[in-house]
Amino acid sequence: MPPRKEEENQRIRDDRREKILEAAAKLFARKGLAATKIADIAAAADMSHGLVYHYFSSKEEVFSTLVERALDGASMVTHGAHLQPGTPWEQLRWMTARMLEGVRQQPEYFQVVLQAMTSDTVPAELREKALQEGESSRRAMIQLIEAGQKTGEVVAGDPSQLATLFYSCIQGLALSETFKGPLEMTFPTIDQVMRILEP
Amino acid sequence: MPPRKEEENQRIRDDRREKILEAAAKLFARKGLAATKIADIAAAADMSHGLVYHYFSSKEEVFSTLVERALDGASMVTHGAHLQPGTPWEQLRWMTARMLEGVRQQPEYFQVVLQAMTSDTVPAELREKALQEGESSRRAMIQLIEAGQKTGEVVAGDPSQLATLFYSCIQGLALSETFKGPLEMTFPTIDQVMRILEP
DNA sequence: GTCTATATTTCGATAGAC
DNA sequence: GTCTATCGAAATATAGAC
Repeated sequence: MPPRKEEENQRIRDDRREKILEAAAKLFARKGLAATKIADIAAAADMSHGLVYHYFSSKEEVFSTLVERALDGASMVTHGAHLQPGTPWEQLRWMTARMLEGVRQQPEYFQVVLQAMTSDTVPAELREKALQEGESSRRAMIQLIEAGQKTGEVVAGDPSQLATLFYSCIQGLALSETFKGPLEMTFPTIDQVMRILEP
Repeated sequence: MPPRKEEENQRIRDDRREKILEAAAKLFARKGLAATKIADIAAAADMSHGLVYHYFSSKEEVFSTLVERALDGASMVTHGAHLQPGTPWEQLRWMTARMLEGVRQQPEYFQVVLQAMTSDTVPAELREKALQEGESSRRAMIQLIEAGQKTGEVVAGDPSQLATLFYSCIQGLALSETFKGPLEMTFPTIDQVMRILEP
């Protein structure tokens, strides 16, 4: 039987890891991978930079961990939409609702995934995974748009263009949320966003 | 009378500066200020890194020059909208058209301005200028929306929310254009974008 | 005007004390 | 588990030759 102390230590370790990840997410989203120094993360997480290396072997590993998490979340939304009951429009609305929730609760994750797609210091394998999730999500969206057009619930027009517009909105909103400090904005409603697709 | 050679040299200098700025804009937009090395810029501009320093005193100066340019362009659109003839809707449409042109022709500029608002290695004065242009543009947009709602040309709803949604779209589209390499997308039409504001 | 070689700084990463 | 001190690589910026 392990000594009583061990689980207490485990809890501390988990806490520390979370604190690092939380601080890093905000910084990565705002400043990018390269501009974020380990010292910044350590300061934001209120610990020495040496301790960060005790929990993660490198800055890239912190970043990768965040990307993996974000991709898992994104994947659930992408694949969940088709499984939802209801008409194509209702499925689209469900998907949009989940995305807007994500944008408001963890806007940093959107930025982090975006950076994962482009940064060259990120492992090629992970970048590939991010790009695939992006394509996958885009395809799902296009399918739903096409289905919705057949039922007359979605506005006519090239589904690819509509998908681009829609995703640009979502990504742009995540961006606005990430940087909402100085410019005071008010977040749009789901209905306002859905009007892009309304007939 | 100055020797004939001088104007030729001047032309070379201008060319070189332009080449550096053009290369830097693409790189800054894609990778960010910190992740873009002087060596990268030099390579993209097809010259030695020493020569870059001959034309600009630092990497930040290259960046600042681009931001100034972008802000000048943005300012013209912002202030030009109210001067356009026609109804509020027509003014909004003119503004949107200019922005979408900008997004397609120089998507990098949008990214560069965005980075200028947040990067801490950029002179505080310039960052302030970027933030002010952002606010200014936002106010102009809100005013046009309000005017349009009075004439019934614009959908009802909180103008601040609509402005956020609209700008998020524009910024998101600029982002899509900047990174349009791997994910093949098709650019939406102005009418599709304007539907956000249609009654 | 342009290049190569070098000095200087910064930052990621490690080692060792507590 | 946590910190401080330190190493070494990488990148900015400069100097001097062509």
